[in-house]
Amino acid sequence: MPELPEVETIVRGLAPRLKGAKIGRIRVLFPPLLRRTSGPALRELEGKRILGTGRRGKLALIRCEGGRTLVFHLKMTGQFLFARRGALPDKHTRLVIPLSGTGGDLHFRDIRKFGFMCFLGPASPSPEIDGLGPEPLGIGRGDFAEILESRRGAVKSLLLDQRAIAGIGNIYADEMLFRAGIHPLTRGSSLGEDRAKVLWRSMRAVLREAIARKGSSIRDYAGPDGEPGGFQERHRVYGREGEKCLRCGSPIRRIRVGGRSSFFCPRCQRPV
DNA sequence: ATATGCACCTGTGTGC
DNA sequence: TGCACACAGGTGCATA
Repeated sequence: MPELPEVETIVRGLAPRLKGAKIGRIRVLFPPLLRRTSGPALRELEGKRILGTGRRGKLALIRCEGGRTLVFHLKMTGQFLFARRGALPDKHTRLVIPLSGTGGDLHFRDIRKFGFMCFLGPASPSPEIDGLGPEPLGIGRGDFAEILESRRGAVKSLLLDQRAIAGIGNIYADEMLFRAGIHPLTRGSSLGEDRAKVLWRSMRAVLREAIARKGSSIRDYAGPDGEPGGFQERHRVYGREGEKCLRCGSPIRRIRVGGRSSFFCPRCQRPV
């Protein structure tokens, strides 16, 4: 479900209520949630305070006392919800973190069970984090152009490759390619300096606007307070197959790129 | 290196 | 409270 703008919205929404709260006895309702964890025992967290939240790529981070960090990947359907203390978790809730000092519990739900959580100690290695490419809102034009230049595959696949750039998913890849006027199958190495620069600008513009609008809610995404995003109203190609391009009127097309649905305007995004 | 297809799961929408 | 199938904001792996 969530890409960078959604995860950013989520961790920002979590911060005010999590910051300073003390962690109680964590309940893991779906043990495979921890399948990627080899760090210190979760019990160590009991009684520790939460210092704040953060994000790296699509990973949501909850930073705790003692250099301990909870790392969540929400994959397609993961979400956080604030619940009343002791509220009965529903069938899709995989983890309950009681928060003393706030009078409530934090629930992690995940319908499809793809998501995972890692528990990192002060010096725990984290392949999930270390393997990520640079942040799209942190990388400069030049470095971005170099990444594009180094790849012979479809630029759409490159944008989705988290080791190349971290945080972009299917919606935002399509949206930034449309705004840059680039066909999703264009080879990274054939873009050239000028179009690399245009894509860099489009990437920043799309992600920034999406964050400002609190992400895209097209099926079931909502923030921890249940607030949906509004960026879906601004989608110009994603999910619009057959509808008119808002710029030129041509019907939006859908093709498969790297196994993912890819929406584009055949006239505004000409193949090279 | 790059591409493809499947696997991991559950739910929803569509067409028959 | 029919049934089959396609598809979904994401990876990870095995195979060409």
